[in-house]
Amino acid sequence: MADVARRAGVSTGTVSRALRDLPGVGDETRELIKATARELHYVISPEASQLSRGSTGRVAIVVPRLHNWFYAEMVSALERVLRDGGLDVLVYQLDGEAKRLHFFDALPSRRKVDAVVLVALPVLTVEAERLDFMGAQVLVAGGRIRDFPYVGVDDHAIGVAAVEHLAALGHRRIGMLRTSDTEGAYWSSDAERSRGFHDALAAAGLPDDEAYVVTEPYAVDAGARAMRRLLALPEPPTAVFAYSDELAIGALRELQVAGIDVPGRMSLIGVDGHPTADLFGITTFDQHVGDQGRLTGQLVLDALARGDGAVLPANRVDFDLVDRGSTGPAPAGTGAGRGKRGVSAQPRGTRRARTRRTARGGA
Amino acid sequence: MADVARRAGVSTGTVSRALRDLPGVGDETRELIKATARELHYVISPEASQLSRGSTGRVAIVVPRLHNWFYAEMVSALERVLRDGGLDVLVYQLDGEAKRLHFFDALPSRRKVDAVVLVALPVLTVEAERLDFMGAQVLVAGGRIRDFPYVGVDDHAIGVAAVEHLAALGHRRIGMLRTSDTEGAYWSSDAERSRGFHDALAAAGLPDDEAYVVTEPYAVDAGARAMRRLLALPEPPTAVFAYSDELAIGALRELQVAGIDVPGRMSLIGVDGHPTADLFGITTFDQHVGDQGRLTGQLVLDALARGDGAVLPANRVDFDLVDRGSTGPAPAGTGAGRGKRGVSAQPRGTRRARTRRTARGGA
DNA sequence: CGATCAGACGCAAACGTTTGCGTTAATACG
DNA sequence: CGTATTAACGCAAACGTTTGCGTCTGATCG
Repeated sequence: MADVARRAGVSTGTVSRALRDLPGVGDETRELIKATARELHYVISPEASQLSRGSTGRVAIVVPRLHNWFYAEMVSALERVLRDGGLDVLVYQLDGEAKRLHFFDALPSRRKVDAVVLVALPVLTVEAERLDFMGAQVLVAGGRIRDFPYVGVDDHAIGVAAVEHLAALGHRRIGMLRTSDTEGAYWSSDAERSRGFHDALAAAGLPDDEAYVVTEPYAVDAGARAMRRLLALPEPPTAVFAYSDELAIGALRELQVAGIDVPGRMSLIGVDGHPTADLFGITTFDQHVGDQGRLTGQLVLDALARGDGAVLPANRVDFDLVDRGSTGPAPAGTGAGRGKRGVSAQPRGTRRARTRRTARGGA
Repeated sequence: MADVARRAGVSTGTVSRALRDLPGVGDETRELIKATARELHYVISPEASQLSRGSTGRVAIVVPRLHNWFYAEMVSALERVLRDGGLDVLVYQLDGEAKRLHFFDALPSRRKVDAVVLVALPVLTVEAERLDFMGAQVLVAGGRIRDFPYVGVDDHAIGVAAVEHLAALGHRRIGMLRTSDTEGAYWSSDAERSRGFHDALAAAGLPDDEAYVVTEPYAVDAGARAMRRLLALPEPPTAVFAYSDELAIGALRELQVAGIDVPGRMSLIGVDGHPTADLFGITTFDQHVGDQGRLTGQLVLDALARGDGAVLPANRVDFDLVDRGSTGPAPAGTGAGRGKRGVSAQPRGTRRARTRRTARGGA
C-alpha cells in the first residue's frame, strides 16, 4: 500500500479510504489511486486489515463429515450465500470423538473467525459448554444444540407425519430405520424424529414393537443391513420409515435383491430430499436442505452486519411430503405369499403430491 | 499476550518464544507462562502472528461444486491431512462461469492463503494464465491444468482398460456415457478418458459409432437419460462404459425400469469407487479418490514446509478394476428377445476381483 | 472583505505478534 | 579471583492496515 501511496503522491490513509470507497477523498484522487493500485497489481493484505479493524471476514463451518449428501448440500448452500456476502468460509470436519474433543478443547477457531456454524453436529453437554468461549457468533443448522440460534425442520412433526401417512394407507405394522453416527452424543433430529414416530404410533393405537426399530452403525449399506434385519423377523412390518433417504436407498436395494415389491408388499418412506432417492422413486419428506443452508447463511450475514449478536433463536423451515410412489396400501392378508418380483411401481414421471405442511412451533 | 506477559512478569517476546517452544526460555519460566496462558484462556491472534511472519497458515480448496460425491470425497480427504498438518482450509465453490471468472479476476485468495488446490476444475486457458498472479503454490487434484503439479489417475489408461475389459467378454457394440459439466472449458479427465475409449476401440478393431457416445448435461438423472437415448437406438450397444459411477447408477436405474437384465442383456462399467455403486453392485474402476486427496494434501504440506516451491510435477495414483458383476459375456444373438425381468445378478457378497493395474506414465 | 464552514488530505497511534540484537547474570575455566 | 562463554530474557523495530484528529485550502455567506 505504501508503494501505491508513494506512486500516487498521497498518504496511505488516503489510499485506504479511496480503495474502500469511503468519503473524504476527492473524485480525481480516488480514480488516480485506483488506477495506480490496478497498475501495481496491488491486493490488500487481509491480515493487516483485520488486525487493524478487529474482524476476520471469515466464518467456520463445522460438520461431522463432508462425503455425505446432507452435509455437502448444507455446506454448499451456506458457502454460496456467505461468499456472496463477502465472507470466506473455513471448513472443519470433526469426524470421531477425538477430533471433536480436540476442537472444543483447543478452540482453534477462536479469533480465527467471526462466526461458527455447527452443521448437524452431535455434541456432548460438556463440549457445548465450551462453545461459550468461542468468542464468535455460534449458529446451528439442521438441528438444535443447547440454546444457540438454530435453523431446522420440526423433526417431531416429521416423525408424526410419516406414521400418519402410512397409517392412512392401512398399515398397522410400521417399522423405523435409524443409523447411529452420533457416538453417544445427543442429536436432536434423531431423538425428535424417533419421538414423533413413537408418539404417532401411540396416538393411532398401533403396536410399537421395539424389534421394529432397527439401528445400524453408519455406513453406505446401513439401510440394506437394517432392512435385512427387519425382513428376518417372523412377522416383518409392512411399511418402513427411514430416518434418511440414504437409509431408504439402501433399504430399497435390499428389497430389490430380496425380490419384494415396493410398494406392493412393502411401503418405504424416507427423509431428506436426496436426489438419488428421486432417481429411485422413493417417497420422502423433503426437508429443503438447501433452504436451510441459505437461511443460516443469511442469518450469519445479518448478525455480523448488525454487529450485535442478536439472532432469531428459532428458525423453522417447512418440509414437504413428496410422494413418488414407494408407499401404497397395506397388503390385504397378513401372511400373504411372496408377491411378484419387481421394482418400484412408479418408473418415471413420478407424481409429486407435495403435500405442503406448515411448520409447527418448537417441540 | 500483553496480559499474559504482565501476569507472568516477563516480556511479550519471552511469552511468544515460550508458547511456541522455541529455545531461549528457561524451563520454569516456560511452564509458568504456559500455565498463565491457560488460566487466562489466552489464544493467539492469527492475524497478528501471520502479519508478522508472512505466511497465513491457510490453504484454499477450489471446486466446481460440493454436493457431489467426487468433490466431497476429495475435499474431505484433503481437509483431514491439511488440518492434521496444522493448516486451516478455505473452500471456494466455483459453480458457473460467472463465479469462476470473478474468482480468477479478483484473485481473492491472493495473500489469503499459502497454497491453492484446484480440484477437478475445468478452466479456460485465459483463466489458467491468471493463476500465475496467485502468489501462492498452485496444485491440481483429480486431473491436469497447464503445467501445474498435479495428482491424478491415468485417465487414458482407464478408457483403454474399460474397452479391453468389455471386449474380452465378447462385446462388439460398446457405448460410452458422458456428462458435460465443463461449460466449454477443457477438462483433462473427460478428454483423456474419451480418447482412451476411442483409441482402444480402434486398436481392437471394434466399430466406433458416434451414436454410441452420448453426452448429457450434468444432473442426477443424466445417466438415466443417457441410457434411455442408447436404448432408443435401432441397434443399442450390449455394453456401456460410464464416465462416472454416478452416471452408471442412473443408467442402472433406467435399465431396471426398462426391465433389461444386467449383465445378462447389458453390461455396465463405471469409474470412481462411489459407495452407492458398491451398494448396487456396479463394476467400476476405483480411482481411489481418498488417496488422491491425501497425497495432494501431503504434497502441499511438504511444499510449504520446505519453503521453496518445488513439488513433484506429476503424481499418478493407481486405479483398480473392481468387478462386482455388472459386466458379463456379450449376449449370444444380436437381436435377442427381451430377457427375463430382474436386477443385477450379483445380489450381495459381491466378489472383488481387484485386478490391480499399475499406473502408467504420462499420456 | 472577513468570518465560517466543509471537504480533502496528512499524521501517527493503534492492532498483536515475531525476531534480531543487546544486556544481564550465571557458570566454567585458567 | 578475573575472564570468557553461554543461556535467559528484555527491548524495540518491523509487518500492513485502519481511523481519529488536525491542518490546510477553497468556497460560501452576511
